[in-house]
Amino acid sequence: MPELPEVETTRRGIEPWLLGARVDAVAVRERRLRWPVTARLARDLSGRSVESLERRAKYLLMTAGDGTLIMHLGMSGSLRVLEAPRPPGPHDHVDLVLSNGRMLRFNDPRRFGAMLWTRRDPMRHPLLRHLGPEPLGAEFDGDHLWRLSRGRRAAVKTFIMDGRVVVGVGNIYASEALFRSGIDPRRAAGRVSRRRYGVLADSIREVLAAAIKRGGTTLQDFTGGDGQPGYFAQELNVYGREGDACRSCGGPIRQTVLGQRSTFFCQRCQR
DNA sequence: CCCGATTCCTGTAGGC
DNA sequence: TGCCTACAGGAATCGG
Repeated sequence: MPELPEVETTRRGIEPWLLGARVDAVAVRERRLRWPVTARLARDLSGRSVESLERRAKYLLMTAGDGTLIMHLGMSGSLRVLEAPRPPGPHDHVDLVLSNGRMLRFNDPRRFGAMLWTRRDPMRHPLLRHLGPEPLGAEFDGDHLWRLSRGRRAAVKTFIMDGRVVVGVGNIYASEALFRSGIDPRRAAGRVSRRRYGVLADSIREVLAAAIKRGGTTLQDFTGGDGQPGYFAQELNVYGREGDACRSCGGPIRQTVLGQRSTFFCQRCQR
């Protein structure tokens, strides 16, 4: 599924084909995404040229003319640039026909994704305005986590997955970062020390940066082949490894549920 | 404000 | 082998 690294990989992969291109036509075959695709989307976009493609959290922001298309891949969405128009397959919900002969195609089997047009400053959009800092940006560090967590009784894993705290930490990377930093995911966020939040912030950055490198693999078959295989599975230390031996101490990896999400950890290495 | 539960959806893993 | 159910997950939103 698209985590922050894959969204960033998508952005880098499609940006060169979009910048400067004019949107000549829009085909919407399925409007029922996370929020309905408006009937006016084609009119809003057509005739406008793409000026930028940026990422904020897991949102992609395509600015064209007087507005911005806010896109989210949800859990199963993908964006591809096709070299030439091709008949749509299952779950190919939206196409943007570009003036350079290419086509941007949005595919999303589970339809948790989104495509919203806004003429306002996208950063002020209700979906974006309360988002926390980018984990790879300068404002994110251990002190930020520590300050926000004082008095909070929710589990530290739930806390770092809250987009108002820090964006882009999905279920997989939350478990992985907590393992790397030796923190029990069930521990109350307010009971993690300032020092340990420093380690955790570093771990979050490291695990996401490593995953962006792996995203480069996906980049290669971007315009051509199929989607993302499980190429990061082999680097995972705890996620999906319940009952397997901890790579550090040999003890069993345990699974529990926090915030309705499966959570993996090593009882011996994480306190 | 804070926090846990619910909701959207469909491909697929697992059980029988 | 095949069917059926449970589960997976991002994140908004609801309810307490």
